[in-house]
Amino acid sequence: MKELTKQQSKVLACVEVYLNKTGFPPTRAEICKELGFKSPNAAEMHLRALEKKGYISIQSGSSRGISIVKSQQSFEQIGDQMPVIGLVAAGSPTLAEENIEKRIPCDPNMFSDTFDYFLKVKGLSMIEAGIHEDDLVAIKKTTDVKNGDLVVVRLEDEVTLKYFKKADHNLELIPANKDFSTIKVDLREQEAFVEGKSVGLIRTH
Amino acid sequence: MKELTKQQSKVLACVEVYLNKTGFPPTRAEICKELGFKSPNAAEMHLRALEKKGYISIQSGSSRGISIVKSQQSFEQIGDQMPVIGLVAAGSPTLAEENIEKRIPCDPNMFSDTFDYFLKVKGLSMIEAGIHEDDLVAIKKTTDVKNGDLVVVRLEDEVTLKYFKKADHNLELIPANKDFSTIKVDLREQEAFVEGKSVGLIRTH
DNA sequence: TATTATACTGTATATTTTTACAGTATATAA
DNA sequence: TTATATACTGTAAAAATATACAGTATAATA
Repeated sequence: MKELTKQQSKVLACVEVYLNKTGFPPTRAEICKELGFKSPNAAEMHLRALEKKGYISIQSGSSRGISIVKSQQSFEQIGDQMPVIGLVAAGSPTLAEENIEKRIPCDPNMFSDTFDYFLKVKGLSMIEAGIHEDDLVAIKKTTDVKNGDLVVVRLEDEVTLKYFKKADHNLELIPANKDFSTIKVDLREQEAFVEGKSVGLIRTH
Repeated sequence: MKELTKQQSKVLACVEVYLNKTGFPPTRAEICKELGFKSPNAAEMHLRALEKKGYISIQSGSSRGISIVKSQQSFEQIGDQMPVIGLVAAGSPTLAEENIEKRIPCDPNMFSDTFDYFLKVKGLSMIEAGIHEDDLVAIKKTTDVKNGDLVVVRLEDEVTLKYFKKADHNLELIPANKDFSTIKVDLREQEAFVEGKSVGLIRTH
């Protein structure tokens, strides 16, 4: 994503603030009024630059036809865009920007429980549970899990998706593939962090 | 807060859906297009009623100057609640109300292609493709399919989901389970209707 | 030094859009 | 039966708005 100039950032912020305040984007004239421009073409020129750099899209010929594509402050976007976590870089939080490979427009309430992100499945360890490589598993961030849940656990700074079983200090992370072994963790000697549990999955055909 | 009529609810939902999709509210003409009105004054009349009842506010004289004051949350929204088709009654259209067992809040754009409804998988005929019983397969209504697509076909008034293969007048509907047989149809003697193709699936855990 | 990019002002035209007025039809309430 | 509310169609005018063209000034880059 290309860098914005100082004025372009101001224009983008103006659009975002106006949209949050009113529920609809500003016109060129309104941007002028907010930023002290005397000419609507000043606004038009900046908007075109923002469009070119991928921060907004413009529905040509439509009044107020400005959509925020990339906000410069947070990931707050119009409608729910759930992050898809691919490879998790060592030492980084799961939802760090660098781990998000894309976003998918969908409703966090589409499964029986709400969820926070998708985790992209790598490998075949869960295939006998009908979870294939590249499936996107919907994860709800929680540590409140029980035996039998499909959970996301961070172990030695690696993130893994397995069935959860815990008795006293013994944690077992159980795959669903007879060719894989259960991971056994003695919590007296090793740390493991439950980051969330699965509430569903999606797969593109 | 006053009760809305059925049409007023539809108009409000239309505004909300449009706003979520595009980032800006619709014009009167766009509301007409979505809801099948022929006159912009129909939209205007409903918007004024919604304003009067406190659901929206209108910035007079501004294009798209509609702000949502009170969202209707439990109301069915256009485009956001995808129907789940369970058993299809003989002789009825797939999307007949009687075949819809529930609706799921989700974005029709969450897969690589948009889709129209979910079809609930019955049986194990596709399990080797990772499609399990009770999975919800996202179906795009189309007859434009090619060999290898996973399609919904109506055959002798039964709806089935299989891989598609056609050569001349020979249609093969191929399962993904070695315990099931390919269905072969001679289109000179028997009718089969392609209703749609799969673009993805979801599964609740 | 020349060229390009950025950041405007100014103006104008075409199109979009709002909104008002007039009408019909149906349903509901008094 | 009458009045009111709801739900439109149809039309039109005024205002809003996008966007293109022409120009100037300054900064950055080659």
